[in-house]
Amino acid sequence: MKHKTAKIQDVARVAGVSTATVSRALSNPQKLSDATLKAVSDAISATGYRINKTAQSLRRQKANAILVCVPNLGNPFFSEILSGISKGFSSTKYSVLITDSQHLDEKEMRVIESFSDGTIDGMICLDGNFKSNQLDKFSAFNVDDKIVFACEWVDNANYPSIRSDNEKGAKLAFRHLYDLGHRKIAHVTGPENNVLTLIRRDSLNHERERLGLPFNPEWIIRGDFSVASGVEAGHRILDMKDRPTAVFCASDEVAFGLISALTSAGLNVPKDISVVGFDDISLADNFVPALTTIRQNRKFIGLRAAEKLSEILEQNKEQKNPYSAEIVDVELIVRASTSRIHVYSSNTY
Amino acid sequence: MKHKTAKIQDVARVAGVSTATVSRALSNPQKLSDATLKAVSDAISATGYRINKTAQSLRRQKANAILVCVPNLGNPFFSEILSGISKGFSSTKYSVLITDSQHLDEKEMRVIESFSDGTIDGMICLDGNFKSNQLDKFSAFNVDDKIVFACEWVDNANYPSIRSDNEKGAKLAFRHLYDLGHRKIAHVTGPENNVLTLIRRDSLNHERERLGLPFNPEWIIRGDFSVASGVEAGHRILDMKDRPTAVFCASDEVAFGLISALTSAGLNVPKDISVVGFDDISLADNFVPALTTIRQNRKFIGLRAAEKLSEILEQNKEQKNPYSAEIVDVELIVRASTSRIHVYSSNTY
DNA sequence: TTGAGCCATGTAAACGATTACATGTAGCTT
DNA sequence: AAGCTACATGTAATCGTTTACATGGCTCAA
Repeated sequence: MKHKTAKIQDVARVAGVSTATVSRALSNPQKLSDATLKAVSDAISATGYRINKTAQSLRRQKANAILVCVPNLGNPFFSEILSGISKGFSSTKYSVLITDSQHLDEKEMRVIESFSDGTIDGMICLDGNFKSNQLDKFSAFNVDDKIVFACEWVDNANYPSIRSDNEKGAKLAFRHLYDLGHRKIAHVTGPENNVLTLIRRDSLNHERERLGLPFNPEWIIRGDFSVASGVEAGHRILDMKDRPTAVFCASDEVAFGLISALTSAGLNVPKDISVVGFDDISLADNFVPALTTIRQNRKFIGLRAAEKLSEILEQNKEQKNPYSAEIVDVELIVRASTSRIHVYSSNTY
Repeated sequence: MKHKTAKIQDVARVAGVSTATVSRALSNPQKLSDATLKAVSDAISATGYRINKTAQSLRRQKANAILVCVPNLGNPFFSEILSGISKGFSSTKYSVLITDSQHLDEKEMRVIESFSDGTIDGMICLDGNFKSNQLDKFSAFNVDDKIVFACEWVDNANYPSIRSDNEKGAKLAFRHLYDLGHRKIAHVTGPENNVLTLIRRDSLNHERERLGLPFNPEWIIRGDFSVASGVEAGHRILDMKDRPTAVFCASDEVAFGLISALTSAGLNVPKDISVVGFDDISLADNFVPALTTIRQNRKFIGLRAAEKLSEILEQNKEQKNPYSAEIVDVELIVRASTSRIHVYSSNTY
């Protein structure tokens, strides 16, 4: 019952043509006569032929595969981006590989390795944490023009990227709290070396200055996007003499942790403290209280990153693709974790 | 500055040996003299040689890649399994491909395609939703012995699988509620055609019968593991004349949705209704109230699935690997969403 | 009628590794 | 010294495609 799988030779023999013709039937059907086309097509059915992509890749010098570099696969934040990427490539001939760049030393060399051993043609990088000497290696090995960043990116490096309008996001969050009467607004940041941390914090600070609000350095709390860091931040806030009346968190998970810590300590969100998140992950809507947050369209970002990389890979190698950052709009989703400041705790300016 | 990348020929020339020797230096160093080994190694450094995996794959007839079939990449439940799988393969020479099997028609043929075009050597399937005629195709194309199921599986099909002790999980959840004095215990299931749904529901029903507790068909509520279905279940429960005092949910997300709906309606969890989840996803610990749940070690399951598949792929093709289901232990994590039944609502038997 | 042009198809050389088999050398036995 | 073994290395076929170039037939214009 088990035959060796048919090769192009077998199809050629059965169809009574040469292997070149079979190959052309598959990739350039318009070059062949209808009769031959039919003969080949019949022979393919008869033999159960499937093309061997490895041989094809070798001959064509193209892997037809791309790599997605995820900082931490275990973090659900990335799964929706991944889903978008996967969808973006589903109608193409590209396979999607994944790698977890967390705790991976010399991750840039791993990536370069994959490029130079012919495993991948391009990469979508969800990890913005690359140093300039690592990026230099990308250029040195000539893979820098086959990389697209998504969500995160690297400052001062000319890579195409698709990302949310983080500046606007932070501003929306801040303005929302301001409009509710809050003046003492804290911020739980992401990890220190992260571009998202920077841009959101800077945007927030800028807005605060513009509106002439009071500033207490204590109110900028270092986090790392995780639930645990939200809990930690909650404890810090509970200990403060000069407590903020609202907190803008760099991620929904941080907000969850924060709310959890505040609630356990007997405070009520939003009555005592308003909380805004960032991301709008699926649970935000059903957390208790439902979380006011900034929605990032992660699936769309993934999809666009896939399309962008496809474009780059299909285009003529000669024409360097210009650096471009595509900014995806964000949206303020008002739910139950924010409310107008209460009179007893208000000290407006 | 840009040289063509060196091939084995170039290394051979520089080292003054044949290509066969270079190849052996890479894969069977013990067969060569120290002097030659050194010469080759120097030549490799000098030329900047990197092996071409595509050529290697073609010649060896082995892709060195595996596919992970995920029912829904957007669902954070899977990201931690994926992380485990990725970790399990990180020290091997296998690449990890992913595909989203949701809304994919003829998914079994897509998979078979990847096997027969030489893209992959094996598959880890997180999707238990395969019909027997689809599995028959796996056998017909001789790929059935290169597939491992993880978390989910297919009943009556002899595939190796790594999965949680779902039976025990359901029993633990039920016994926990029983021990707290609950007698009217509802269950929000997963989707109807799912093995996890079946085994957890059956285990629960079995336990209920064994303890001679009352049964109301209304208390078995169809869900689909999603937050939304939890919300929906919450509304159903609120409408019931004969309300349960505790609910066991088939997933943490369902539990979140359920709690959200109950809380919005003015009920208190656990005071009015106790809720148990399943999975122990990272947020369970910081939900409000913190969720009592059954912990599945998803990362470990992913890791073991990777190891299992590796074993199978390395072993001699002749020795059919025996069907085996590896059951991973689960654990009851008691938190704040369950409590002893209150006297005013108790009607013990 | 001839030759230019075009089209459909065939021939055979790549793509870059691996490996069965051949070869040569050295050491050892008798 | 012949013969045997063992080992290190080279030769060349092979994995399954693609594609530049060659070929042969047909059409059409002059």
